[in-house]
Amino acid sequence: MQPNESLHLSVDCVLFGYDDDGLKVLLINQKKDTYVHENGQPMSQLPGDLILIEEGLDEAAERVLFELTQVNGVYLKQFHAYGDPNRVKEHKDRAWLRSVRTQPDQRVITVGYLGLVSLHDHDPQPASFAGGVNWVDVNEVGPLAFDHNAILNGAIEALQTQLESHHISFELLPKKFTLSQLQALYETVLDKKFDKRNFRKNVKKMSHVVPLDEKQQGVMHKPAQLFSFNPDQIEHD
Amino acid sequence: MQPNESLHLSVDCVLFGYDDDGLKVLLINQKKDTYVHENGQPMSQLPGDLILIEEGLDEAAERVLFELTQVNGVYLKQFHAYGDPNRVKEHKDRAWLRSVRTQPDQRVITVGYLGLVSLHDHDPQPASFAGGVNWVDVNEVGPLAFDHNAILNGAIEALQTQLESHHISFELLPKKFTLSQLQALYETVLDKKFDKRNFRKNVKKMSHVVPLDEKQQGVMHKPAQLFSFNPDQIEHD
DNA sequence: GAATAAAAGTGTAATTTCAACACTTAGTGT
DNA sequence: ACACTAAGTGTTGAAATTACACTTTTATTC
Repeated sequence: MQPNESLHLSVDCVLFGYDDDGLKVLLINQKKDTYVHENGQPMSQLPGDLILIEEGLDEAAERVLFELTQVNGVYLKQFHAYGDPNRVKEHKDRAWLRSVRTQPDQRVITVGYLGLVSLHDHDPQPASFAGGVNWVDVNEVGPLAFDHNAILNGAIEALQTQLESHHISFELLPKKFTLSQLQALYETVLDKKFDKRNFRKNVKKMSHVVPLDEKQQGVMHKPAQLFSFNPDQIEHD
Repeated sequence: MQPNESLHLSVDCVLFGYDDDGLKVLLINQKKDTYVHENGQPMSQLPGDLILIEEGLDEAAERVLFELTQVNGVYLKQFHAYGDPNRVKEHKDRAWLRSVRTQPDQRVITVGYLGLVSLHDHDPQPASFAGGVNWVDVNEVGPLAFDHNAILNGAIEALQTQLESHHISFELLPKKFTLSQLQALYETVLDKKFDKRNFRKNVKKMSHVVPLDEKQQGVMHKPAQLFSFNPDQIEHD
């Protein structure tokens, strides 16, 4: 029972991307064929990395995110720390850890970050230095490395709670969006249907959602009014 | 820019205690007279400690809390991680750190825990191995060591948000309580007045608040009905 | 250029929730 | 029995929420 002479701290980013076909999460696969499921499928994981010795937590999360997606300046907030002493000691993860870490037996505590991007506007170009990098529909995520499924679930819960209270929906939408898109986003994230007319009544009350002098173009139906949001009026807390 | 070869991880507990004269937080003073404010007053801090190498985060928080208060089994939840690289590098904290730590220059990341105790029922007996241990009214807390004022503020915010959504009020009240006590608790924590009749209407809707066959005794006025809560019906999430 | 297809956009009535407000009751102490 | 103190209790108007269906605007097809 020594105090922690040497343990490692990492950040793991749960980066959600949204577009018209749903809510995705960014996962990476390792190239190493030592890191596979029993059926030979490559093991996926959340993008994460050890923090540098002089680096703050938020800073580390930004760096990791930038290294993997070239995306800068997105919404990124800590949501939970995961510190089970055995979280990186499962058999399935050992071989890979031994192949990439200088101290594979080291305990690692990780801080989970929730990130949000619109897949409409900036299409993040995942730097694939690691192996494959994929956007996976949140409902189709299989078993992940380490405790990453638990971290992902934590992030989904955090996203659901924060969506309404923290005005973060706009991080997931294009700069100009229609009210139907906004509604679809709410329905996807909260897994719940809304009444169109009532939904729009509520939006009218939100002073940070502003109508533009512009309409949708090239659609085979009545073009929708475009909206934008006024960043000045958003309270992120 | 090396990965974190050796950094330290601690937990800091913001333990709130409640009784009829308000909301208190548990603070410790150091004996060392090297650790004082400029006016000579002893520096106070939140109870916290480095985690042990084989110990989970929740486990560490429980241990620290037990070591300082002999209290077991209270509500204790992680609320935020603090990882500024300079959070333990301020001048005011250096002398003391040098006197108690083998590696005083080591970076320390800390995970903040929110704890709740009723000062009515179990009167925690602070083990004063450190120096003084005091319950301080949350409105009378002066400057604390490190970034502990920020951590305390984070905990107060977390408490306020969670009070209504997470059904945690009961952790702060005696096992048997009156509706006036419950209301006073809400008013203290949320810093906001409630209408007595409306408040009681709301409580009636809470299935986890159950009336007992028992009344207050020895009071100089109409004795209040006592209530208890049914732990089975509480969803902590 | 008339007909069709597809989603956008819009109002009202019924219900529920919320907010404001003041007097009576049950016990203790003198 | 009288005084004191906090407990306990209902009603009304305002506001918010829910449920619900038809018309409009564009692009495409014939």
